[in-house]
Order: sequence, then structure tokens, then C-alpha cells
Amino acid sequence: MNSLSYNRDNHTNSIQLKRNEVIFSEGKYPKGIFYIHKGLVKIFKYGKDGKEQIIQICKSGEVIGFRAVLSENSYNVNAAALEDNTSICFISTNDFNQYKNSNPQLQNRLIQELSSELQEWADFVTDMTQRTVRQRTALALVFLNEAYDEKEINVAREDLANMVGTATESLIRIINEFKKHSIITVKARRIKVLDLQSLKRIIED
Amino acid sequence: MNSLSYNRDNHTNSIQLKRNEVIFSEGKYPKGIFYIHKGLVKIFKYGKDGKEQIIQICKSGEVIGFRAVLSENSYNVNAAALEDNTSICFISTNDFNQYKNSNPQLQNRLIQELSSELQEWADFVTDMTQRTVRQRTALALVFLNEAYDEKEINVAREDLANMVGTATESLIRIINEFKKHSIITVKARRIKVLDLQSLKRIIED
DNA sequence: CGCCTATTTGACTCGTCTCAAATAATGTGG
DNA sequence: CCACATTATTTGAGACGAGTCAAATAGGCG
Repeated sequence: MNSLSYNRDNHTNSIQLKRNEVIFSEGKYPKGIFYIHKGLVKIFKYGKDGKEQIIQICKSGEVIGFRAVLSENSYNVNAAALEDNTSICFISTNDFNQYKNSNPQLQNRLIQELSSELQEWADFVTDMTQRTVRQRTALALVFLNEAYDEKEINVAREDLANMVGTATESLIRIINEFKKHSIITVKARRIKVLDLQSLKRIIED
Repeated sequence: MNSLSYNRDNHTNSIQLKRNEVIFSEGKYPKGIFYIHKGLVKIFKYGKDGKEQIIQICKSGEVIGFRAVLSENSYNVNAAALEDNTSICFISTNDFNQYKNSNPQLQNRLIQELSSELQEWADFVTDMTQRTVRQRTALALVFLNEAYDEKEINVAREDLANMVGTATESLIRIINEFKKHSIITVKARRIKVLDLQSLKRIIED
């Protein structure tokens, strides 16, 4: 969903994060943007009774926090590391703006990217409102399988539940069912997708 | 949510629409954008079994269809009139681009607006996933009360349900409950909000 | 007035949430 | 490296919100 990304060779300013360490939080004003060098980052909001709703998972190579910089608003979401050993680097608003202004093509590219993303949200909303917990779980697993490069997915059950938008217990029951049907294997918290096709079939009902 | 809007004095090219008449539809490529001169427009996607999920309601003064033009993708949503006597006018991609290019400030303003909108989607997703049907119904009524300028809301129950993301029958039961509590009055399909504060209280639970 | 569609009501089912408790995994200090 | 403490995960039972289907009523329009 977030296809704004670029490569950096010098990872000075690189910050190491453990799971759940906060990158930025709601209400604060941005001082720059963050490039994800390694690991996964969750973007989320707190709902009623403090339950997190994960809005987006960002992968290494992606940039986060630029919406607030570009809109000149405060953050309206929170960002935190989804796993240990996540590393990010900080790019100040000044550096970012300088880069932006020095590259006149970027304006148009930005407009195009932002519009594309905006379009994708419509799909996301429809997925979240019209699909069942089982279907959304399959959706999340397909996404994470890709994010983990077909390796073992290693995410807290609670985070998984917050991605799917359900209770942790409900998520676990679905996971068990998938395990029973040999669609995935589960070793402690690690999940490996065996049968991607089945997951895709489940998504579409 | 859609704050891109501007005034036009000449409404040549103006098109009159009846309820449910299509403005554009998913998969097609845009030839331009549409300015809503009068009435309300629903932006929606079809979910499984053809159920509409309304993503957005746009009011007069707003512009629709520009995301697909700016991203250079096909439409990924549908747009149709929510009520009779909706009137729109068409602005070709050429005219739009000419306007955009003749106004160098607009680039930055566009980037800012698109980023702002992108931020708001996070709130929308959180509302849709974490709130109950009752809360989302209150949310929809508050929005429509404003859109109808505190006058009577006049929207098909089915559309209301599709905004809320629920079954028509479920929506009707909630509406009845609100009526019983004197939060709204209902005359045939027309709904008048009496007690805005109660609705806002319900939204926050 | 009468047809057709939209709205409403009722009864029932099912998915999902909640709460409580058991078990497993992980981390910590000795 | 073990024993304990702490946290995460899993299971079970029960309740409740919301969806479905079918049928009745009301509204709008020719």
C-alpha cells in the first residue's frame, strides 16, 4: 500500500528498536520522516478501551510519517516496531524538503503516489467491513507471508488480531482451524504458510 | 473528508441526475473529473454478493473522480447520485491539467490536501472496525445532518445501511430505537435530527 | 385506485466477543 | 543451567450483536 520507497546507502543516524518501541505518536508534530532499514513497523490507532487498530504494516525500504509532514498536521496515528531488531533512520523535515525541492519531478510523482494510495484505501475499507474474521485473517497471513519473504511469520497473536480487527481469542481459533486444515504450521508464535492457494480461496470465499 | 473544492460560475456542461444514476464506474478509465453543483453523490464499491459499501458521500461544491486522474489508474470505485435532482458538471482531463499547470501553487496544495485526506482514512477505518452498528449509525446521521444543513435527511434506508456497513434491517431497528428515544423524528423516509448531542454521546459510547 | 417498490417487523441462526481459567513460552536472577 | 516469575497463548462456556429469511405493511407513482 505504501509504495513510496527509496534506497539509502549510508545508514548513519540509524536507530535500533525492540518490539513495541514507539517511533512516533498521535497528536505530536513531526520533525521529519523515517526510513525503515530493517524489520517491520506497525501504524495504528487506539480505539475505545485502548484496543489498537493496526492500519498498516510497513516493510524495510519504505518511508513512514511523511503524510503528517506533507499535510503539515500533527500525526493522527502511532508507529511502533512490530518485531525486535527493527532499525530505522531519521530524515529531518529540512533534508526531506530540500530533497523534494531539488527534484522537480518528485512533485508530480508524489501526487501520483498519494492518489494511488488514496484509491487503495477504498479497497481496504471494503475488505474490513465486508469480509468475515476468517477472510480477513487469511488476508493478513497472505500479506505477512509476503512481508516475511515466504519465511516464518513471527508476530504476536495480539498484533495479528489487531491487524485483522478482532479479539485475540477469535484470531487464535481461526489460526487453529487453518493449522488443522494444513494450510499453515504453527511453532510457538511462528507461523509458516504452506498452502497459499487455500488462503487466497478463503479470502474470496 | 474531501476538501478539494472550488467555485464555478458557469455551469455549462451541467448534467442532471436522478437517484442511482451512475457518474463513473469501477475499472473504467477517467476522461475527466466532476464538480458537484447540487445534491449528494455516493462513492462506493461492490462487495461480495453485490452489496454496496459506501466509502464516501460527497456534497455540492466538491470535486470527484480526481484520484483516478491524478494516479493515472482506472477508477477503483463507483460514483452515483444519492438523491434525485443531483447536478454535476464535467471537467475534461485536459482542462483540469491545464488549470493545474497554470497554477504552480496548486501542486503543493494538492500534495497537502491528498496527504490530509490520507491521514483521515486512518480514522475512518478505525471507526468502521471498532464501533458498533449503533455507533456507526449515529456517526452517519451526524454526517448527513450536516450535509443536509440541519434540514431533513432524505436517503434510502438501503443507502444508509450501506454507509454504515450493515444490513438494511439492522439499520432500521437502530433508527427505530433512536426515534423511540426522541433523538430523531421519522416521516416516511425523511429523518430529522432533534438531539445532536445524544448522537455524539452515542458515537463515543 | 392499484401496482410496485421500499420499509418494517418477527423469529431464528450464527459469528464473534467476553470473561475466566489453564497451559505454554519467555525472561530473570541466583 | 535451573527455578521461579511474568507474560503470552490457548481453551472453554456463555452471552450478545448482527445477519438472514420470510412475511406484512406502507409509500410512491402511473
